[in-house]
Parts: sequence; structure tokens; C-alpha cells
Amino acid sequence: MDTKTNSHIMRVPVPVEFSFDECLIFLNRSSQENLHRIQGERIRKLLRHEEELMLMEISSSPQHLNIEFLNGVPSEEGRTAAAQYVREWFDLDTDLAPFYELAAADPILQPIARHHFGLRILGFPDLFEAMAWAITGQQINLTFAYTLKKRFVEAYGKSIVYDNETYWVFPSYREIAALEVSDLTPMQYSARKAEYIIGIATQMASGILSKEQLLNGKDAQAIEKELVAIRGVGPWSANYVMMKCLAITSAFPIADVGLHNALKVQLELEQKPTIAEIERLAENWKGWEAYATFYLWRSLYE
DNA sequence: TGCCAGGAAGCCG
DNA sequence: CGGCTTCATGGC
Repeated sequence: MDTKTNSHIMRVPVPVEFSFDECLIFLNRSSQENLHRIQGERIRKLLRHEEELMLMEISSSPQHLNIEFLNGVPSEEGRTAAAQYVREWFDLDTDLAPFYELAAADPILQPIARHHFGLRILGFPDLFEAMAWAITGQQINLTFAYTLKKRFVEAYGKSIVYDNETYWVFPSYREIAALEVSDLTPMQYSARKAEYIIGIATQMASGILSKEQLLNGKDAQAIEKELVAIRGVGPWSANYVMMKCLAITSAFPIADVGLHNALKVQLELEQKPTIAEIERLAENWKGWEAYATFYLWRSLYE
């Protein structure tokens, strides 16, 4: 992977089509986010690998992201995991050239892709985090979703204090599998969502559900079918997870309200478009529906 | 206050 | 499969 290392700093190469600033704007979209902290042009994020907690400070330099470890020197395995995490978080391994080629010929995507050139899907490398966040966000407004996540993380995640600031990592499925529904309902999760999240954690703890198993030799359609078979995961959540965790660029959460609102704005419609209308618009986006969706989400944060 | 929110399950035909 | 109803809880 051509990642240079020394004791404290790693350098991760970035593709040509990469804008750290655009990614920062997306990462900065909620003041309630407690899984990373942005200060100027630097991101601090706590990462867990096995029992190791690593506080990363990520900054940008030409052609690279730099990862500095603030709380001591990680193990060799920890450093490798951190570099892998950053590559997945910023989706650095996807070649965006075909997407930009396609977007240049699409009336909706053309201005957005040009305006936000170098933005990449900011993902959730951790499958449990991706699935739990998808379920948390179902059918509630994002502000409330962030409130729920914050309570969940601060109740069951791990943390360290550095420079008088607390940094959190998302809870592990191992801990959540042991919970009862009544552990989550006091923080305003609905009983049903609590069941879904604990159920997924239990499946992951038992080993029958994992990122590796999902990706192992299956096409996107098979993966979606497998995800939808999980209680609490419908088409929206399945495609959201495929897009944000499995790096499947053809994933398409077509029922997403944010996507609908973005299209309403871009097309200057009186009402949100119907699913049938979106399907017609998306004929231009084949293979890149996930990036089209993500850029449309980004267009809402002007 | 009523409608809405980055949906999904359950039921019925 | 496709449509309809119910669930659940705060934001604005």
C-alpha cells in the first residue's frame, strides 16, 4: 500500500480526485457529532483496534493524508489498521474518474460534481456502526438521530481524555449484544429500534454476520438481499450500508428523504419527486448511484 | 399544533 | 409482488 511509517506519523497516499477541504465540510455537518473533532484543517478521531485505543490526528499535505498518533506509539498491527481505516473512511481506493465523466454529461450532477470536486463518500468502515447508525436514523429527523447516537456512544462506547477533551469510539457489537431493550429505551430509542440494534449486535457476536462474509464473492444484488433479510434492515438501510460501509458505488438508497429534498431543490420542483421520476433521472447514473446520492446530500449543506 | 423526519414490519389481496 | 396500516418519538 506504499504507506511510509515512522514512530508517530504515517502518510497515506491520496488519489488525484481528492479534496480534503470538501471532506472536512461534510464531516463538520453536525455540531452534535462526537466521534471526531475538527480543529481548523485537522481531524482528531479515536480508533479502536483489538484492545488498543489510538487517537489519530489527520491532516493533509500534497498527495497524502498524514496520520499522527497523539497518545503514544501504536503497535505495528494498530498502525496498519489505522491506515486501512483512513483509506476506507475517505474511500481512497475508489477511482472516481468514471463518475466525473458520467457526471459531466448529466444536467443534475454536472454543477454539483464540479463544485465539490474531490469529495469522496465519507464512510463507516465499521459494519456495526454503519448498521446501528442506519437504524437509528430511520424515519426520524437527523438532529434527533445525532442526539440518540451521542447518548448511545457515551453510554456504551470507550473514551480517552486528551488535552482536556474527551474522544469516543463507537460501541462494539460485543458489548451491545449483551444488552436488553430496556437498556436503550431510556435514552429514547424506540423499543423496536433497540431490538433491531441488539439483534444485529448478537448476529455479529455469533459470527454469522460480518463485513468479510457480506463481501465474500457476492454481487451487489446478493448482498442487498442478505442485508434485507436482517430484521430492521429494509431497502433503504441495506443500500445505505452498502454505500457507506461496503464501498459499493452502485448502491442506491432511492427512498431517502434527503435525496428527494436535494433533487427537489436542484430541479426547482414544487414537490419532492416520485420514486418513478427518480428512477428515470438515475438512468444516467448507472454504477455510480451511491456517489450521485452522496453528492446530492452534499448539495444540501451549502 | 400538526406535519414531518436520511423507514420497516406486518397484513392482506 | 404491490399496496395499505401501524409503529415510535422528537424537531420545528
